[in-house]
Amino acid sequence: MPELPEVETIRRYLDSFMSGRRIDAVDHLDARMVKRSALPADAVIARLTGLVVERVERAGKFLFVRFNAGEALVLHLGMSGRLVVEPASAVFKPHTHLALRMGDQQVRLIDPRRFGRIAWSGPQGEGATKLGIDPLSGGFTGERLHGVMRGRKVALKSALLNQALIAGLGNIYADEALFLSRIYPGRPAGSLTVSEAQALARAIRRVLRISLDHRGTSFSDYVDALGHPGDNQQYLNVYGRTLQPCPRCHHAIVRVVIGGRSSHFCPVCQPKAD
DNA sequence: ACCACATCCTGTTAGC
DNA sequence: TGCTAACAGGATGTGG
Repeated sequence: MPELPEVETIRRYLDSFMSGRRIDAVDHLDARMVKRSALPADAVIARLTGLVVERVERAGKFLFVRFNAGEALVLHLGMSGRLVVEPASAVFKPHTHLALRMGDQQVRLIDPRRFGRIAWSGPQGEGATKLGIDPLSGGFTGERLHGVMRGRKVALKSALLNQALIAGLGNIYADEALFLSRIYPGRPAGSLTVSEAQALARAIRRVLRISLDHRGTSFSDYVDALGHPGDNQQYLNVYGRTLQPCPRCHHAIVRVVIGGRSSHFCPVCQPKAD
């Protein structure tokens, strides 16, 4: 499932491929993927055709294909979305919902579960979602994280997944960061001390940076814009490792459901109370 | 403002 | 072996 490192890996390639190039045609756009958009599907097609891409940006897990005048095509990969560059002559893979023709290539969005999203964002950011701080930005400090969590009764794990608080973490990296900082995921978010928040902020930056260095984590769906899987899955400590030994103490990794999402942790290294 | 819960969706896997 | 049911989860809408 694409989280910040996966989306950023795709962004880097798409930015180099699309910047300064024209969208010659919108060869396909499935209106079912257009959600919370400043323009309806037909108008998105009309507006996109012939535009020259300025650059491709990322905010949290969202991609913005930006044009002049501040307008942008908003893309989100949801759970199972892929964004790939393929020859325009190649047969569509199943569940292809968008095809932007640029020369003899197409930028294609493929998303079996259709949890992803295509939207138009106007000059004032209409159609964009309000997001919290980006954890790879300079402003993401332990003090800032502590301030964001203060007063919250919800489980820390759930708060880490709330994109309005921190933008970019998903289930994998939330579990990994909590493991590295040795914090129990079910703790109320507001119970975080300043020193714990500093350790957690460091761990979040670390897991995201390491994954980015490995071009993301691939379980089943994720591939980069050239169709290659990431390599980071072999570096995960707890996610998807239920009943396997903790890399630090060898106790069995536990899986519980927190806020409706599976959470993996070591009950020895991440105790409920100290 | 905050939080719990349901909803969307289909490929994969577990269970009978 | 073949069918059915459970499961995976990011963002959002609703209702408390």
